[in-house]
Amino acid sequence: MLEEAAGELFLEQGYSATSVADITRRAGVSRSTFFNYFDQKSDLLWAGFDERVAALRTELTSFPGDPRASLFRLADDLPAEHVALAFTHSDAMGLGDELRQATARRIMEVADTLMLAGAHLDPMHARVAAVAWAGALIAAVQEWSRSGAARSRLTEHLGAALEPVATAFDRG
Amino acid sequence: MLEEAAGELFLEQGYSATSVADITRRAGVSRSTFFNYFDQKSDLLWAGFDERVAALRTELTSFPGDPRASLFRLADDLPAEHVALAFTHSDAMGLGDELRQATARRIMEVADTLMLAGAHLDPMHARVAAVAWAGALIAAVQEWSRSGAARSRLTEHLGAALEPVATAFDRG
DNA sequence: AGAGTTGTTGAACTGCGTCCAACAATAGAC
DNA sequence: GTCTATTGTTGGACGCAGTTCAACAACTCT
Repeated sequence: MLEEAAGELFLEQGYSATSVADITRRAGVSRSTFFNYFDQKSDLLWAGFDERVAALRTELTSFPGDPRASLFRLADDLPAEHVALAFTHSDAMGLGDELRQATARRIMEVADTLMLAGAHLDPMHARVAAVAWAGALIAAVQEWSRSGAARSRLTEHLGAALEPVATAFDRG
Repeated sequence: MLEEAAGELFLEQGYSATSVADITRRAGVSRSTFFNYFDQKSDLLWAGFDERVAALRTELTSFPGDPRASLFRLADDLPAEHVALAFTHSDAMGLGDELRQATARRIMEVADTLMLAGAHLDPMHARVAAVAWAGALIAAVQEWSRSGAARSRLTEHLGAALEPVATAFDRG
């Protein structure tokens, strides 16, 4: 509900010109309620994605196996509709810094999550590998959005994106 | 002046408990003045670093040569005193999200800068490589801070950090 | 002395995010 | 069918980040 209202308004007015109050007003709900569901306004842009990352985190916590497989599973599950509202419409809703900021957050979030699978590595190497892979995932999502999410599979983009850093988690 | 006052206050009270007004009050200057020098409060944590990245950007813009050499030059020039106030005291001044956010910003900033040197690559590959290398730089700075910046050289940490992703900019 | 430049200042303002007490509304216990 | 616990919604107030702007030094060049 909130996501829909926000999506409309972002396209009509742009991201930063749309206040939280605007969104809740259109959604017919109070401003307080908004913060019961989202920590930050920018979380709206990545709502579906964040859910999947949370799932990845629990998966890797209980079973820190092959991070590559986990990452591809995430990519396979990711519903196209919800993802990267930000990227698909980044021109229409003039979000400059905000999008980069939100994107950066997600890279760090995914990287932190992936580090659960790098316990056998030197911490610094694990961190580098995790950031590299997280960056690859985000780049793949970006490419996926740009090329029309319906017409291609995220996992293929992910495969291509991981290629230059494929071995990052292997060595140590 | 502002940096000094901020550094003191951050250690005394913590980052988020210190308002911009606190800082300017101690520095004996008005709140308005603060925003003449820093765009955001969190920029205080990375003041010296940001200068070097700006220099890297102009360097790569006019002469987009070997990104590896440029990155090492940045690492070599980075003054220990100013860098990563955030990391050195991250325990003392309980900054959770703020630090991660500011760190994420820097990775993106460095990555965007490094992409200037990846024009010959496929854009997605260039992006992945740039994020990987930027992540390596930040991880090296973090390690450098943790191990006592005076006792080790950043370039060595950087060399180690780049190892798992060394070839990222080569292939295409 | 006059005029342009640069930096500082106060003041007012918007909007994010937090906190909290009050208020439904739902469901289960007896 | 009431009592009660839980969950979600709401309004209101608040602190603070960041923006904008007009006023005001202070210094320089002519």
